Amino acid sequence: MIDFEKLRQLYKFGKNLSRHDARELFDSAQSKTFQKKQIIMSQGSMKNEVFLVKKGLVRQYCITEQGEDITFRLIPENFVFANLNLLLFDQPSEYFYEALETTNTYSLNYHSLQKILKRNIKLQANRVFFWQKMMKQMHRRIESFVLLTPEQRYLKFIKDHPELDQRVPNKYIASVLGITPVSLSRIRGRIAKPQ
Amino acid sequence: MIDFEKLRQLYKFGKNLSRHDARELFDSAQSKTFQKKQIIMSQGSMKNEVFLVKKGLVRQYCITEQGEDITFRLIPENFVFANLNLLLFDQPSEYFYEALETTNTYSLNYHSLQKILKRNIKLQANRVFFWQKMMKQMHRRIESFVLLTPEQRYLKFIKDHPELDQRVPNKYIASVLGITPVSLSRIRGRIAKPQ
DNA sequence: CCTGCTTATTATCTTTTGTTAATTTTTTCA
DNA sequence: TGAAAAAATTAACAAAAGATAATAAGCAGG
Repeated sequence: MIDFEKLRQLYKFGKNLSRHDARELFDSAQSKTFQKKQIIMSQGSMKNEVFLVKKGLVRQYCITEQGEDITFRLIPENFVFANLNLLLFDQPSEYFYEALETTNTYSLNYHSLQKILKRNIKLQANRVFFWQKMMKQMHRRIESFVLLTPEQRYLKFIKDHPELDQRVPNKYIASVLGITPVSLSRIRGRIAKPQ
Repeated sequence: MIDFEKLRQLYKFGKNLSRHDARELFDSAQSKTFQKKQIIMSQGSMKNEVFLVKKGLVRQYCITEQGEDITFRLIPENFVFANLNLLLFDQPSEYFYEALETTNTYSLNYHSLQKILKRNIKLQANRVFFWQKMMKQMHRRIESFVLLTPEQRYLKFIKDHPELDQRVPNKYIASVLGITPVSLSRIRGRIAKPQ
């Protein structure tokens, strides 16, 4: 079922959480599978679930006022996503979450999660670790926009996520990098033959 | 001395913290003043202080491998800064923090802060609120890079920080927006006379 | 108030990106 | 498998950005 070892490594369960405690957490989780192209959460949704992608790939996107489809983030295996706007500020989701592949998730109701956290003090450290990890990710991403050119950002992307480059339509990657699909195509061309 | 009301508003002290509790927190704070151009923290620093800018302006920057000076963030009055890399991951600062003006701060040792937080349960909520606020800021900034053009980012900047546009050298603002000073100068020209 | 230093603007040129559209390639699914 | 749809590439042009350098403006210290 759940690959505890992998999760412990990723979320430092090994440090702070016994196998038993981890089981308590995951026993209350629901397994949900979404078909390709299925919308998991919509813009405006008040769904207070926290999802862990066990297999597959999720795309977080929004539709701008001009009607453009902008991909904000790609969420691969072992990454977590949730309607942060709801969890943090009790407001509806600003984004759509769509399965790009048949996607298997484990999800927890946030309130249930809170209750478990209160009962199990050891989990508190994991909670902090989770937010810290998320902030680090966000910080690195801002850094890439401030410090790097679009081409360097793409090189960093394929370095950080070599598997995603193949699995994700280019137009979504372009959007994540803040450029157009046409521009990404040219960058790919330049990299292929540096001449 | 400290404008409690403003701080309560900004950090939701009114919600979670009595005037008395706030006083406990701030009584343990040290007041420090830095002269213009003075470095408050250096790259590599292990200083575990949390600073609140009471008056003045701080510039967070780094020197890249190519020797470029890149401004990552500007920290005006009533904003907080700290070596997050140390607080979160126990690692030295990646950034310099420099006073752009004569800057008056209140600072707390993070460990002292932790102790106070443990003793005063009401403050815990504020702590969470602080991280949430920081994440929201980071998210909005990523969004601006993904969704907006450099010109739109600058327009958003002067809308969000009208006072900073006058106080901060343009080259630093350009850096924060991820563009060159020359490019920012042209954008300013375009905006001035839309013809 | 003047001098020197820093910053901002402007100019020139090259490179890159955006935009739109045509063409090729890939994917989908009947 | 084969037709239709979607995505990627390429092309052509306009707009914007980077780089470098020259000039102008602003500021700091004596």
